[in-house]
Amino acid sequence: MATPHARRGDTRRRIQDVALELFAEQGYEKTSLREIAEHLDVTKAALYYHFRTKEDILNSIVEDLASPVDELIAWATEQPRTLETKCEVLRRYADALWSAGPLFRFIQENQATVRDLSIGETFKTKLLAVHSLLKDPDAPLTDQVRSITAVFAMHAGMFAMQNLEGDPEDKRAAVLEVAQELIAQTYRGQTDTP
Amino acid sequence: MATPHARRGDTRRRIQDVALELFAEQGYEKTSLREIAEHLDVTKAALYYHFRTKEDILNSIVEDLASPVDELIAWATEQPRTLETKCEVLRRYADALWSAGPLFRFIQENQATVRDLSIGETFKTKLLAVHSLLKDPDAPLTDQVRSITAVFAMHAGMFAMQNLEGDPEDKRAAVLEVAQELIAQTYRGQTDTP
Amino acid sequence: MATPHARRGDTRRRIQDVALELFAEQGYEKTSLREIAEHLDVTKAALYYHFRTKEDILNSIVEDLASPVDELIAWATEQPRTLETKCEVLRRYADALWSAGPLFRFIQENQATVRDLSIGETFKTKLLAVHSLLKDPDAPLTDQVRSITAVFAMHAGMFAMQNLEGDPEDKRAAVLEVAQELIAQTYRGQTDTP
Amino acid sequence: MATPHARRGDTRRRIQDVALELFAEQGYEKTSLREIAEHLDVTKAALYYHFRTKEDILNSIVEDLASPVDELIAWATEQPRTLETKCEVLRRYADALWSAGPLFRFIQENQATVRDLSIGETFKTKLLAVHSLLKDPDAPLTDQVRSITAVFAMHAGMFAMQNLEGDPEDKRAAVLEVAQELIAQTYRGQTDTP
DNA sequence: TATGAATGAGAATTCATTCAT
DNA sequence: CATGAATGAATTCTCATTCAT
Repeated sequence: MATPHARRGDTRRRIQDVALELFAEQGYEKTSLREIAEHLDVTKAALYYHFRTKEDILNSIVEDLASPVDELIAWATEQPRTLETKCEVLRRYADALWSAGPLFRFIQENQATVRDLSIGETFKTKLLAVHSLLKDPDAPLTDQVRSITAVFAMHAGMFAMQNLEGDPEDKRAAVLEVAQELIAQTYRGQTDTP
Repeated sequence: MATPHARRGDTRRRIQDVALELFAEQGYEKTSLREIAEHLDVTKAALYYHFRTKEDILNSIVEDLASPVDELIAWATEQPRTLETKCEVLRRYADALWSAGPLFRFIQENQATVRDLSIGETFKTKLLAVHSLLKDPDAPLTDQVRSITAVFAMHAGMFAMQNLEGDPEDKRAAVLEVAQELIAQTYRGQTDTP
Repeated sequence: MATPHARRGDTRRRIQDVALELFAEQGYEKTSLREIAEHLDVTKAALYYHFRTKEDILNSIVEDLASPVDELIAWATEQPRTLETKCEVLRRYADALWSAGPLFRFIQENQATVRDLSIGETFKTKLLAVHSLLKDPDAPLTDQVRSITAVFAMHAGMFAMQNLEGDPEDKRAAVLEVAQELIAQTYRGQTDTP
Repeated sequence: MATPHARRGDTRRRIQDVALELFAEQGYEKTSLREIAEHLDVTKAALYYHFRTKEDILNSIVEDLASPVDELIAWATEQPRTLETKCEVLRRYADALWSAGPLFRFIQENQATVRDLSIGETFKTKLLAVHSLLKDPDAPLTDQVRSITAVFAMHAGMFAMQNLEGDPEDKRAAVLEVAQELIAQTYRGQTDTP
């Protein structure tokens, strides 16, 4: 198992790994297949043995990494739409985001590109789904904004907080706290204004 | 054929306008100089008469449009760092963002690209400056996150809210309100926990 | 149509051959990659499969053709610095020059260009090395000039003599004779003026 | 006369000066009209007011600087073809070469380019003319080579000797001496071997 | 499971040149 | 005596993709 050069059949995964790393680091357009191939010490043609197109590499990465979000959505759909559920949604969303960090960072930083790739639609849908788990369709506009902001706070949290000093785990907790607070705010009004 | 080339002297501006439009719409890399030229019915070489490089076109746009942010920073630096000042900073920042909407949308959606363009550094600096107008250096981590989130809420507000129905002006006001609320939260603790 | 692309593996060499031919005939700058490609009936991109840049094509040619000069230098370094050795150096240098005729003609006629190509430094070094095999560091100025002239006579001999009628082999012999004579002159003074 | 900005009508000459300087320094093709214009702080179009084409600039320089060679040829044609005359031809040729140093250096280093410029023919003709002042049409091949070498020694002397230490005037004298010696050699045989 | 060799389309950029003003 | 604005043709180079082996 721990053979010297265990790369045996794992080439597909290695391509995905290197590709994601480079996509996240340099952007999708600026990462060429030549570059990916060189990092792996194979030829470009080898990439085409495993994937049909450049976009396909990206798609396959998404397929492998984005399932936690789907599971989250599936789970939440069956829960009562309470504040507590929403807080749990955020907690789990944070997990999903952090566990596939590079992928989401990539999407965050390559929106213009992603938009007309097939994953663009995919993600827009998921994002809207997560958002509708948090929002109340006929809540006032300000509350809608609060729930969107809660989601975006978490996305932004992934890269914008890097400039902030402090333990990563603490920062992550803080981001989650602020996001949950925003959702909580949404409920305050309900009791106040009967 | 009406007027052979009656556009006198405004070509430079027209290039900037078209370029920004296309950059915002399709992304920087996917917008070729050929495309820009065709939209203006001039040759690529004409672009090079007015600008030294593709990047230069973008730089010139930033120079022309980003001054409101600089003015805001200059103004705020001379104000007392009170809650009221901060709310006013956010209000003015909203103005700056909205008045150069396409530019900021472009930056938001092309982060990976912008990062290694000369405007990358420019903007990172400005963003940090705005942030430090809002934050208290030795505030608890959660408050730091709140102030960052306030800024990002406004950025996100520019494009993410498009999916939300409602009058644009109302949405803008709502975004500002939520952002200011986040900053206000920052002050609540201070009086509560002496 | 006879053989679709029966040329197997020799494309690299064919590129070098055609390139050198055209470089020598028209100059480096005036020879475009399009032209080289067309002569070979391949696309420009094919050239880039085999070489990284235009300059690289030239470099590779030099690497393949200039070794005789290196060998000459290596050999001469281990010989006693006598008149006879020097005459042999010239003889061998003539061989090297003639065997890679087009390359040296190219360098001779494109000095301004070659100067800021990577081969510029390479050749300057080799030329100085050959020269220092012939000269005596503390010989009088006139002798230094004689030895330089001997070298240049041979270079010039390659293209300037084309206007002269006569059998090429005879001309070559004559050039070598004159060059050796110049070196011999260098020794005459030594015995005369003690 | 010594007015602050005496450039009044001397623009033409200034263009020639700058152009020659850049041509000699960087080569003809690598020197663009933009560059020349920038060095003079005028627009490219201004160059076209004074000259019809890029090549024309070069032609005009040659016309202005090459006359000494013509005079030399005219003078020599009327002298007896003796050794002394030939030595004097070389002396005067040295003068001509040195007085228009940059031009000849340019030609020397841009032969491939010059060849298909109109000055190519011009110079080839002049060079052959000078050569035929020195050679005896039915001299043995070796003597023909000697006389060509004498001429080339002087050309080479202009740039190749720069690596040699020593006073420029001394070097020039040495080059001339070697060249004259080569011509003298031509005569030795005649008297020696009757 | 790969590679070697190639392609076609397109990118950014540079250049000499033109011409109305 | 010169400029501002533009053009057309070319150049080097890069990329995703293909396919026989």
